[in-house]
Amino acid sequence: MPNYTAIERKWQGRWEEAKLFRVTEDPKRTTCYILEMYPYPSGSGLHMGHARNYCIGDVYARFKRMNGFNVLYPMGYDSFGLPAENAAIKAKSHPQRFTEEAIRRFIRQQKGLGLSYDWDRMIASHTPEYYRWDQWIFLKMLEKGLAYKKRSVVNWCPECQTVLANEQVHAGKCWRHEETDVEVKDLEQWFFRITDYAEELLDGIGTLDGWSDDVKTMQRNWIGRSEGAEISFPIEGSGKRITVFTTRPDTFFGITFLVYAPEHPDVLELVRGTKYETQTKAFIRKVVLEDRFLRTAEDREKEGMFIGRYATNPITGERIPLYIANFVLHEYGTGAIIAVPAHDERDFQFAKKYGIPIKVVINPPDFDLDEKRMNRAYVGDGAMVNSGEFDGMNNRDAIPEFARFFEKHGCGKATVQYKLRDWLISRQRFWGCPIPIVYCDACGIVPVPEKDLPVRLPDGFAFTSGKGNPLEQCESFVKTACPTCGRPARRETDTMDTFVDSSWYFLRYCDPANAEMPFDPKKAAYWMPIDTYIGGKEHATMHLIYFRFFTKFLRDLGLLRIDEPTKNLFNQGMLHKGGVVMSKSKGNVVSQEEIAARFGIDTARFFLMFVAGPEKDMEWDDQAVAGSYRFLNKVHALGTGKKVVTASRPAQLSRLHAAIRDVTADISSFRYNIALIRIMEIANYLAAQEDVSREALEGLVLLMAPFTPHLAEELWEHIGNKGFVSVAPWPKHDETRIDKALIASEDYIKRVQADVRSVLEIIKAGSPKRITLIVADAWKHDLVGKVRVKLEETHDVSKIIPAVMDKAHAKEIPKIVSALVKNPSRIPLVMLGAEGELKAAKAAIPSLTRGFGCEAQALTETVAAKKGIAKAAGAMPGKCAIHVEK
RNA sequence: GCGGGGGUGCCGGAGUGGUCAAACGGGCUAGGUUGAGGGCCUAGUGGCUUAGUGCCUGCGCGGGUUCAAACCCCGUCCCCCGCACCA
Repeated sequence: MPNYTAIERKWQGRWEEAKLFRVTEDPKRTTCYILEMYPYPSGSGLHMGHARNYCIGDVYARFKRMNGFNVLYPMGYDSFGLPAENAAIKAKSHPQRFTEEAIRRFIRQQKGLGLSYDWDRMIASHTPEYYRWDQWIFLKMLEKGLAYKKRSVVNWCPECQTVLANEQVHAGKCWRHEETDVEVKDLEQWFFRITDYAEELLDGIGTLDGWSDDVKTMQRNWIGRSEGAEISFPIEGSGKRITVFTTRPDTFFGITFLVYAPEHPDVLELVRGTKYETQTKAFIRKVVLEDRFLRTAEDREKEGMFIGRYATNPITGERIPLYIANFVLHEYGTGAIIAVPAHDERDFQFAKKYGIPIKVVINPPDFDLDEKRMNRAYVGDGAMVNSGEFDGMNNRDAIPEFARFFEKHGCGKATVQYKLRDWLISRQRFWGCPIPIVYCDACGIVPVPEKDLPVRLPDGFAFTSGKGNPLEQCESFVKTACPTCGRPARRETDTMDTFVDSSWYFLRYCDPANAEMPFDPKKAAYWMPIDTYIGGKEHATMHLIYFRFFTKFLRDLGLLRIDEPTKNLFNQGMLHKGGVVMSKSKGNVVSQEEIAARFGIDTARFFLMFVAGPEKDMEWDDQAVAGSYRFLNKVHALGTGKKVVTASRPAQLSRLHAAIRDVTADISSFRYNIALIRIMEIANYLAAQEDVSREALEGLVLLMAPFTPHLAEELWEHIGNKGFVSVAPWPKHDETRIDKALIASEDYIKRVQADVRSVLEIIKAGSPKRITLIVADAWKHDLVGKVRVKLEETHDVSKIIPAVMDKAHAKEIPKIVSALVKNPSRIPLVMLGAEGELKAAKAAIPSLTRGFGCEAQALTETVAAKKGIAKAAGAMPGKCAIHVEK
């Protein structure tokens, strides 16, 4: 077996030495920016699941590079984050140590995979050279009013010991800790005003043609735009008003109560000093603090209470009782709702439970509702009733009318609401980008001046305890001077969410060493947008929203000219083993080292790209890998052992060009598995030939180069080519060189050979003494008859077997077979085809008859070309007779 | 409940109106090669049938459109992923 380890080392070394994959801006060339989501460098290193993800991008990058594009294909590390910090706490060390060790290991492994990154552009977000620009962007956000600090109820993960953004809370659990319930704290925290971009983020989704529908749908739902109306009601005995948001202003006359979210600040004020105060406080505590996420489950029992106050309907003057309830959310809309039990299921359940009246204002088309007999809300459409001037209207038509109606009466207007909330970026952790803020007793909140950036994390600092944010314990960091007045002041000890780092890293790759700016706008204009972004779907409502937001912000800052970071998002599938996702925590990882040692890394690459389409989940199969290994061995033997001829081999080249055509299309559309099947077909075909034309062999090597680059380089060199196949031009297929008839005729020969086998099997059963076979490859069916006549003139033939696969002739076979069995003495088969093919078929005869205890003899004669048969067949005439004696 | 994806041979997976359902790989069976082999080569691998290139069946289930359906339409069951009282 070839020494794949040596081959890999040799070529990885040469690529590195030649800086083969380094790119620079070249205005004359078309760019192609291919990017995989940069990884968190975990201490456990890479396994086959990672390998698959990177290979998907690498194949594409190599393909595009060979196609002449100026390919930007970089790698970097999302190197701030909790695991390194936790490891440091445990070891009383510094997270930088763990992080940089992990990065070194990642790089070594990624190089070992043969990934064609431009390593000169590598970045790591924990370096001051990188995170100073996080801080710079933060200051710009602050300047534009998009970064702000506010006190609010926030999500707290007790495991991470820090707050989380809404996007990082999944079904009440921390995104990193499936088991950990997120708690609630009331804290003062930094936010980014992503909601300012809600409308644009939503509209922009329509332009993301190359994103999958489900990711787009998830983003739409996450942003959650709804149109409706805001209505406000004066509260009796108080100067205050209660303002609500509703998407169903048409149900206005059906309102029988109003509900506040329990944590709404007005609630306490309204009950202060009343007999409801104690009970209200207890209810709030229960709902808000104990029940924060449970309460939002759909099947949660609706609970609430009357708070002793009434509002007045500004139109009808009716008294409307005010409630608080667990199903009303403070964060959405105005934190208060109108309740129309007749036409909303939640309101209905609540009204039934607490004995609140129900008032119908919309009737279904076919009957009238009776409030006393309703057992659920009617949420459908219909004609308005009990609604004053709106009576008789269709409720849908009435919705826009109501907005005008409220405006006329000065109690409301049409508005739009979003579910998207501002992005909480503060984290109470050490290993993140420091927020560049100083607190001064005299000057208040003071931004660190740009010239003082970066605010560096302390280096020599050793963790002493696992309690709280370690940064708070570091006096040398905390104590500083106020940038404005120079008096002693304290630094902000919160660091930024690591999703801030990853929101713009793709821009830094365009200009990774820039010390003046986060990136040169000219360079970004050259490379951006990302042509193909590869990563998991799990970031649909996290990173994939944030990086769009940053792109738009940096555009508004004048640094970018694009509206979206990428129009093409490719979501790769997961690698499974034993039916579950391959991961260290599941204990089912297959290590890169193990596979590389057993089969070589090209085998791993090949297998990972071959088994399933890259977008699909696939199962790792230890046994099946061996199949890929066998194939690569075969190709290696083909490339190094087979006789190579310069002569044209039309059949080989026909197949090669067909393969080039298909493989090119398949790679372009990420159908790698199909591309590899085509490659296997052509390779297997060539391997079965006596010799192989140089052109065909080179073509095969070129087609394989993106998938198995080391093997391809080795063979490329062996054939006698200079330079690297990795940067050789991708082969262009030439349709005129694909001789379909020739390919078809070869395929027919194979089938004829199979037929001969079948016939011989039967002969064996019938024990003939002596037979003669003439093979008829009648791929021009109409020739069979002519040939038969022709042959009967000159030969002693008793039967022609038209050994073709088409149905019409196949029907004759049983008859012929019976004739053969009954009278096996002289059964002729005739074969027509190109001369070379006939030779091949003839050469195959001994092997075909082997094992039958027969002596085989092949006789060849030429059928009269002068009769025009050959011309009609588009092939050289010939016949092949087999004389078999037992 | 809503949204998205999917149900094809022993397995991983192709094929999305017809000329060929199961490409390609794995597994299994038989034969060959070999001193030997977890190597290589060849053939077979839905059912029926003495045999066949024949017949039947067949792409979750039930209907439908069509000369023609794994593929299009309707209904239904199951699996996976996301979102889930957002007024």
